[in-house]
Amino acid sequence: MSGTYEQRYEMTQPTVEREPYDPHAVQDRWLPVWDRLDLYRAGRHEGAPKKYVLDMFPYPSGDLHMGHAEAYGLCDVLARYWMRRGFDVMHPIGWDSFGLPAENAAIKRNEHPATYTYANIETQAESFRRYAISFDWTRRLHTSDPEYYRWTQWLFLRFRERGLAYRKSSAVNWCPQDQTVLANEQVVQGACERCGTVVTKRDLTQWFFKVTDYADRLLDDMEQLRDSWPSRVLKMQENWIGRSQGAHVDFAIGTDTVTVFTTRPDTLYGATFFVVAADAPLALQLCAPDRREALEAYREDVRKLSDIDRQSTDRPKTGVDLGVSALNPVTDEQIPVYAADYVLADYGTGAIMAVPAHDQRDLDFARAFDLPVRVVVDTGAEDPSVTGVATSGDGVLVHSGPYDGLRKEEAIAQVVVDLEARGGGKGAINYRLRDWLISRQRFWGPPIPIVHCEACGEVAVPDDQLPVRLPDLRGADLKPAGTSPLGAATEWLNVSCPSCGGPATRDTDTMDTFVDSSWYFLRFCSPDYTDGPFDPEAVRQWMPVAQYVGGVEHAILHLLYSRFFMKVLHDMGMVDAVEPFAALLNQGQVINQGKAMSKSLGNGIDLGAELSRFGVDAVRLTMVFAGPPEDDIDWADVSPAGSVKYLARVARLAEDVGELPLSEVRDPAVDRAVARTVDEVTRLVEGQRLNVAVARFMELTSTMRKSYDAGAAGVASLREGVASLAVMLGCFAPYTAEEVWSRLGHDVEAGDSVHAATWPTAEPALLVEDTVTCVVQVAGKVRDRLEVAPDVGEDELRELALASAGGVKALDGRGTRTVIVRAPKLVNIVPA
RNA sequence: GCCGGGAUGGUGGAAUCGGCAGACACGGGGGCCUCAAAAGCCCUUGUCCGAAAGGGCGUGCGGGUUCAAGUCCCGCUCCCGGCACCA
Repeated sequence: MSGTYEQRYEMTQPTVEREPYDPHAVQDRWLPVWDRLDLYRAGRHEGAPKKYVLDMFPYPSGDLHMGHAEAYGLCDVLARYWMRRGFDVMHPIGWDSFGLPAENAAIKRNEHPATYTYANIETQAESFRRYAISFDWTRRLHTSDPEYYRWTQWLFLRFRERGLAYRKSSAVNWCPQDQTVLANEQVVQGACERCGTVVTKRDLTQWFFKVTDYADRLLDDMEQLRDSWPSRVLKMQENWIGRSQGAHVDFAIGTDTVTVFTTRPDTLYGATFFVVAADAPLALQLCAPDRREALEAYREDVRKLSDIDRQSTDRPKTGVDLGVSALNPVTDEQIPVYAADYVLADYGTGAIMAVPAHDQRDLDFARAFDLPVRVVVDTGAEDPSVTGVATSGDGVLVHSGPYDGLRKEEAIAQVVVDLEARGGGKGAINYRLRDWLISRQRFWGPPIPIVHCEACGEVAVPDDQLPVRLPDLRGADLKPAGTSPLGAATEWLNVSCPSCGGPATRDTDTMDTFVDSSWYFLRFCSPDYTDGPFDPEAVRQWMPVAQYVGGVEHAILHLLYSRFFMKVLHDMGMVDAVEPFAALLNQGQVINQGKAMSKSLGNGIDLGAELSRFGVDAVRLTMVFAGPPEDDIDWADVSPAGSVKYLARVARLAEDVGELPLSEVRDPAVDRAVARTVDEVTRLVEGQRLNVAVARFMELTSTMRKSYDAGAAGVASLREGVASLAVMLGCFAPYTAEEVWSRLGHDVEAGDSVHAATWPTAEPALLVEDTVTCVVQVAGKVRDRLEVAPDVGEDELRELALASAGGVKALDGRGTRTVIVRAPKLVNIVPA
């Protein structure tokens, strides 16, 4: 540090009593001014390139919490950054206001879901405003508004016309707590995603969206997202869709032909028995009359098992011999047929050929039922019938007739060719993905716009009668009862058939919340459009979303469904893009003391309380500074008080610098520090390495403070430097930055806000250093440092290093074997 | 079981091109200011040896490649996440 002690002492003695930094006063000062200035409306910058920045919209359950503060704070930095860079940014907000969580919470409080939901929305909206998120409030939407769900229903009808929405009877997931069916994606480890209750199966007629038609495209289009989505999410979707390549093989059982799916057609010679899913109708159909009783009893046992028990892999294999045999189309061998619960009714064809030598589950069953084990692929491993371990690796075919001697992959290809030539099977692809079950037996969702007529069957509600509004049902019992509460609204329920005019009833189910959220990002482009769900021209301008931010919990729910919707809309000619979200950021969670916050643990942190203690900016800065955006933040490990301290330092510096008499004098050291920070922070924000960007702000602040304390020689440099800092910091800590901006003399009230300023640029000349520190290593250890010109020559640098005091000392008279020179940063001398 | 991701000081993290390990903070220690405290400011803080100068060691563990490895390769251990009888 320069400057004598006396000088510094003079400078740091306040001559007048100074107001300490009060974050709340700063908030109160600027919030109303910003409201008036209307700073964040999309479309403000005629002709500027557009960028659509979006957070996953919130559920209106209670007020905002720490998780919201993290996610929206992060996304706000990015949105504000792009605004400062001159983009026309759309950063809208709305509410995912239909759905089970809000409905359950409302019922618990004995309130109507609408009352509860809209009250929460107002609370959250006000909290967002105070939290200073740069939303364009003019585009606000709620999925529970009739103006919105009219188009959700309209889309349902278009999907149905294309055969993508259909009704079928099947065994579906049922949550006994919420008294409704659930989609496959909403069952997490056998339990309801919402309430954690163990899910059971029910045979019901339900509405589905045909996602499986899009399985291939959902997989293949991921290539476009490879570099801009977290690889973890892509992997999860890939596994969820679960494409497997194999073959369908037809086995004759009596007069029936039963097809199986297998990924290992090469092992057909090793199939020693056949298994059908015990709970599939097929089992009953195939069963010999004298085995019927045994099968019925077994099916009863299976039904009693919960999904969780059934899924445990180490459970002993059970099953029933059906007393019939199946004909292997390749070997013409008759093999016994069993029904067992380890074969799933709803995967593949619900039946398998069992190859115990090469499939562990089949081997376990064979050993339990004393069935033959025949090795047909020699992998070099020991006999599975001896070891109890099935072999699935590569090898050479044996005991396989004409296929003997082929390698596994060759055999798979050859068997498929032969099956197709001879009949009896064909190459096939199978998916783990099931169709999306969208109907719910609950009140708080968009009614399914279908009328059931005795004469005409299912009839679509005509477009001009949309929306099918929810009946009010105020005062009625909305408690989950297993069938939709809508069935009790007699006046609403009974209608005349749109087709024949005869007596008919409305469909009483409502749609899953995830249907609402599968297209809201499109509605934001033209929220008031009345001729369709969205204005295709507006969508063309804004979509796809340039940056999407949200939690990883939606990896295979919302994110998969939205991708599906986008592709369907593309096929309908309504949108150009096929992917809705060009880039995705999964922010981490805010936890406390190593654990997720929960009521039962009593470790919850109240956002409102933190904001009252530390202020908005300090909480926002703490979240961002804590670590990489995608990492969890343990609130016990971070220091909002430290953030307050930093912000106060910035505010004090601004006040000091703002009071300096105007001057043109510059301080090259400050100029270079500012330029370096601007340059680096720009790249850091682009790379979403926001925590490091904050560290650079802190360094720059210290540099400028020291320059000021040392006599504030370069007033112009300091004023400009603090201004540049304010613009950049404004993306992170909007209130403090505005305060700083104003202390520098900007008339914010007149529209000269830091949030309307342009991102600073770094003069390239200032980024070139006069000298560079060159490290001199001897045998890889640092022994000296040299200040050299950035363009120093290799030979010159080698000589300098060899002559350096540290180098000579460490070399200790030894000769050199080689000298590696990486000008201008490093020389490594290797002793002989 | 399968598929991802990770392990760096007392703590959160930085070092994203194979080139100074520990930026920036939090916490700790010491000091200045004060009647005192708070606030603020300054110094210090990986570890071991040493009074110091200086030196040794150090990025989960074991090997390897390289003049040079937190970073690349091989083999482990542990932690976190996802899927899970998916044929």
